Amino acid sequence: MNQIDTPPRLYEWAGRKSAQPVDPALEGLVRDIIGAVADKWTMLILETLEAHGTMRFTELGHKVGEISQKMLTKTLRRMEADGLVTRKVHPVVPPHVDYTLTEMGRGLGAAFCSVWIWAETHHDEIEQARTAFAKRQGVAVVRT
Amino acid sequence: MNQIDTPPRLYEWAGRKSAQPVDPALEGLVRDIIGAVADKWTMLILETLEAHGTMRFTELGHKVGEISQKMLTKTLRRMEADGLVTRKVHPVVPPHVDYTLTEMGRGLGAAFCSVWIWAETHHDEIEQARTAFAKRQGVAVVRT
DNA sequence: CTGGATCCGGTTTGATACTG
DNA sequence: CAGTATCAAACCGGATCCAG
Repeated sequence: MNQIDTPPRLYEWAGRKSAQPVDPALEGLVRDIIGAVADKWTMLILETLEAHGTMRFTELGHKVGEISQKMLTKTLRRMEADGLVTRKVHPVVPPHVDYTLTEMGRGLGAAFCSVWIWAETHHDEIEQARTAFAKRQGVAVVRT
Repeated sequence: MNQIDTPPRLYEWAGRKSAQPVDPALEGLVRDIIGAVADKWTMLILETLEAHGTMRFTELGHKVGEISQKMLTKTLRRMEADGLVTRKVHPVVPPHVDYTLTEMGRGLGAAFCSVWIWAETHHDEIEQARTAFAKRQGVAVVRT
């Protein structure tokens, strides 16, 4: 391991490494996992599956809320690939597919739990902060 | 503007509400907060600021890693609006702006901590799951 | 009929160039 | 140094279409 500092991108903005001897492989992998998991739909689906247990595709979509089929499919695929959910297809007519959290998926759900609690605890403080920020900026109607 | 819904056919996919009497305002707000916070860059910036304390814009960009200026700016703005960081501008000739986590921001960082631990704990299991999934899928679905 | 794959249009992100 | 401006690329949502 010598001089692996080869800049992956030529532009000088990011990609600078700190001088810390962190294992780059593990670092990158953990970062990648965070990138895959720190996603709105992933969290929402995880939460829904945790709350209701095994669910079918359409039912899951309804319970999650405003999610498109495409994102539901895509997110579930990635979660399946990462070992967070198992996908079971019953070869019947009409099709029946159900999704269940794996042990690891439940673990992630538990880990995210504190974030949900944080959100519920601080929601009004966040709203105040948003209002104050909007006022400070003059015109920034962040209404969704 | 009445009656114009269902133009060809209001598609029945999402937007269904569960019959549960959950406070819709709070529900939507918490969901919105999760949507804002469950973001790759938000988590990464949060982690970096938590680890290194108050930092300047460029330094933060370097430490976070492969992030573009635009996303760094944008994410920091939203975090500021949500009250997660404070942005302090020193009116000096080379501009000097530094970012610091607020109390609430540190709270969110602590909440995310368990997710980082989860990622570090299960990284090899995830890798295995990914490999297994790729092998399972990769061979079968090769089409034209 | 359910699950999901595909095409199209709008939005978001990324990479570069430029400014105070 | 700390951003904006700008254009291309990737992504997301919605609708349609398809397979079992």
